[in-house]
Amino acid sequence: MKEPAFKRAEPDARRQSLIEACARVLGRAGAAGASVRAIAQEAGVSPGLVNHYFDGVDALVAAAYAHVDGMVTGALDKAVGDAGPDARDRLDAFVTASFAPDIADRHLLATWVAFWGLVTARPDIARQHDEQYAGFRERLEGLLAGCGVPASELRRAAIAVTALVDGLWLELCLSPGCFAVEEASGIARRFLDTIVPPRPA
Amino acid sequence: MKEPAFKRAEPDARRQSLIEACARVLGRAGAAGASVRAIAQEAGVSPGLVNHYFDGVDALVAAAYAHVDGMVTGALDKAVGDAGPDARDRLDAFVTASFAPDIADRHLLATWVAFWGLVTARPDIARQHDEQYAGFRERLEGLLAGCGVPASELRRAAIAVTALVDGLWLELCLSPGCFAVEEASGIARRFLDTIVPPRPA
DNA sequence: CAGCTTGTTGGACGAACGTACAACAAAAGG
DNA sequence: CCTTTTGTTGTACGTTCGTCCAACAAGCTG
Repeated sequence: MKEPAFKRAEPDARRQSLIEACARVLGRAGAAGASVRAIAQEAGVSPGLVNHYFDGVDALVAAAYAHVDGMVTGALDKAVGDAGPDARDRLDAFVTASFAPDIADRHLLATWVAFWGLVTARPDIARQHDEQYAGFRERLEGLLAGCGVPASELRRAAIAVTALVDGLWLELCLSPGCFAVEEASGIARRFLDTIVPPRPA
Repeated sequence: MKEPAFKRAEPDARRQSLIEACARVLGRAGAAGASVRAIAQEAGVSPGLVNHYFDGVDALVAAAYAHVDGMVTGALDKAVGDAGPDARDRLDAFVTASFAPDIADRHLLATWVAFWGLVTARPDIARQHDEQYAGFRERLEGLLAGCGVPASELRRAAIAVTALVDGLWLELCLSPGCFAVEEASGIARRFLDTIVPPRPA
């Protein structure tokens, strides 16, 4: 008749639930409100568990960033997969999906910003950023290569497109009323036209 | 014979010194280390003064953001002024100056990130961002118009260039080793070539 | 059912935080 | 030189933070 006071969970599942709770708190209250206690309460567990699974809040924020980055990557890959076989269509789908409402979202940005705030002071987190940023460009380089961008320009093109998409995405999150999602997509597509050779008739 | 225990200052001067101290602390320790006490110590005053001049740390961070934004704007304007009379030269100077080592600096980014972290949760700060972002685009629109960009495309062009510059600037701060300042300038200039009509021979 | 493992709890602890305020002293005015 | 003004100090207060750990209990094993 007695309800169990708590339920045990697979370590990975519990870790995951803490990561998601952290992302939610960051989205709601920002980095200032992301305390051990607030995150634990959001996850419905006791405060002690956070330190049991992570070495402090910073590590949890880093994990949340990796998780959100993985989610975004998954969404972009799905968009590319749904776009069909044409290389340019796939490239367009990749950049357009970056501005979808659930990606260019202020609450998601909060996790990014909290993570960026750690890059300045923590070398290990700076390295993590380098890696995930490189991963994003690498993915983009593949799509650009499929569109016929010559290998010698691939690196520069990927840096440029990433910067434009990131910049549009950032302002879309920070000032949602300034310009529309469609404008962002249009700007990005037009930029791609100047980089990618025209498709054969 | 007795040294004065402290010196009075003009309210504006004191405010300014607190703002600069705040920016330094943010650059050194990030948003997490920007406490009232740390900022006061950095400015060489007692903790009570911070609350005497600002309504909490958030307001001080917002003021620091406005101050840094003003400094950047000043540096860009100076670069434009030094560029000579040719409109395209002035535009190039504007974007190139955005990547100068003292502008694309990790310590400056820290102030930006701290400010962005407040945008999510505080509507008044979101409004401040809207205004300063609009100011930046307006400045850019003027330069683009001088280069012959038609008025109908001015808005879109300014959003696009701002996004590209911001994106390059952001990654230059976060991952300084990934690409060089000259690459960023080159990418931006090449992008401008696709937006600005070619200059008359 | 008993015993063991270990995920989980919840509170204690010291440190650091933001805030408020009475006292102080520097500078200005008479 | 005395008075007034007010920028500045320093501290005290209550709160919240991160950390730690002994005790507890859920779920597996035998």
